Amino acid sequence: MDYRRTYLRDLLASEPGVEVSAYGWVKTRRDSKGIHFVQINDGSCFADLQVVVTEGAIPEAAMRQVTTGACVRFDGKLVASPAAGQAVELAADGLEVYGSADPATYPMQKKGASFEFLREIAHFRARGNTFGAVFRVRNAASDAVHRFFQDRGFLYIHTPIITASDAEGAGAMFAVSPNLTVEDGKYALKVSDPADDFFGKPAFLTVSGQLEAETLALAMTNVYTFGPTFRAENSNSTRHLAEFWMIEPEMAFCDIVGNMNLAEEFLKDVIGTLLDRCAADLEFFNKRIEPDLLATLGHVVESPFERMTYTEAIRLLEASGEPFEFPVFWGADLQSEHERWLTEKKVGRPVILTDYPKQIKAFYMKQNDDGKTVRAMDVLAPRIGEIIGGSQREERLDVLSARIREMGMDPDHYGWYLDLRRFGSAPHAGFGLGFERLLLYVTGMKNIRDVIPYHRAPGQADF
RNA sequence: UGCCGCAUAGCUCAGUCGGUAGAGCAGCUGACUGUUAAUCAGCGGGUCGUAGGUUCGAGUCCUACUGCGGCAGCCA
Repeated sequence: MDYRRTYLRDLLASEPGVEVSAYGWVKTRRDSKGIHFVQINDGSCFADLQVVVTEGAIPEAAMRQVTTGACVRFDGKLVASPAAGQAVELAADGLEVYGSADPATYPMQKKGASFEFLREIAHFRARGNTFGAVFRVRNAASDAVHRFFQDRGFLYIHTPIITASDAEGAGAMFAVSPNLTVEDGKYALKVSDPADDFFGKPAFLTVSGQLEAETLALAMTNVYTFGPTFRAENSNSTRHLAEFWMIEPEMAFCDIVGNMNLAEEFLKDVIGTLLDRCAADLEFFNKRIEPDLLATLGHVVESPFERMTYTEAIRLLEASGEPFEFPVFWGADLQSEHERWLTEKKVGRPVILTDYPKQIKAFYMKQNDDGKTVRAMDVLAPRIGEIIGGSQREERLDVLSARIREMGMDPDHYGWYLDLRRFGSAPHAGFGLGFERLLLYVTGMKNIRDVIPYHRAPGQADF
């Protein structure tokens, strides 16, 4: 057997008349007197191939093993289909059953199942319509991300997954070192001599590659990461994972406006690519998952994103007359209900908010001259809230050092990061984008656990 | 982590006022010459999440626990 065989996607696009072999897993079968219809799928496309077996073409004893879930190969001739529903079908005269599947106990059924149930049988759910489509879109989106950056001269870099950098403030971290103790949220080695520890210092799984990406940007101009990221918060929502994939571009000679431009261009490019490349899958999502999906995505690609400052957003929220549960005032972090009102009710498409109060943002963001705000930018999207968080970085050594001390952090822990501002500093900017949140947006799926093959969340590390 | 909700057949659910467990789908058997969520007829399928409690009697009421889900917080 050679991996270079033909995919069902290619068979379905072929002209009738050729002898072919079709490999796949049985989705469903229907029987009439003297004729069997079998639908098989190999994951290469949304559509199934209809295999037609007329009486006598294949021994009935063998056909008995052709049940939902079985893995098979049918040989025969590709013919024009006389019935509606498909252009071509396979008139089969040969069958190989690689793996049968007892219909009485195989958990996937011909009929739809709840996403909650499918999460319990995640090892099979990719064989169904919805998750096949999700994972094809996930693949195409990954490819689109790389193409977008590569086409623009960005270098793909790999930042460490194990890191000792623990104070970026992005979130709680998973400890890697076996010799750690925790006191008041601070980690310390419990061995008396650090040399007895593998790393000689507390080490964790990364919550962001940004700080390291900055060092590469200040050498190679435009770079990006696309890799796994870990957050240990006890967070239980439809928008959070303990292990997710994050995309982090970082650009030298770029300010917050350039950063916003890139973020908008990026989202439009990736979504546009998916509309083109995954049309059948997105049509399915539009039909079964999120009714206005295609219209919304088309609108996003064609219209400029709304841009406003945090201060303007606060004014709009204050003037909205909405009975918000959480109070709106300058200096407050925006709550989900506020983001939702802005993106869904006020604007109706993605919104980029900038210039947040420095108190609610990270230490590395560039301070504005007003002394109160920083050049942060968040892209908020209808349905899912924050999809991108980024900023222009503080490139001035004195300002950054002062800010680190002001926030009670130890400048000694940021030696190499401050060195960047000490030697050859440059204006630079970047952002982080949660890949699964992007997938939620483009597929219309509601739970982030359903856009990754095997999700990790508090209490959930199955498979 | 907090609040709310749910847990009954393989799946999705109903189960009235506390009185011996139901449906649809799936599966199985059969019928039908082209189906495509096929259709039609029949059959099998249950420790009602776990442990206590109230009661003559608990799927149903009470308590705890476990699991799952939604929302919120946290965040990308």
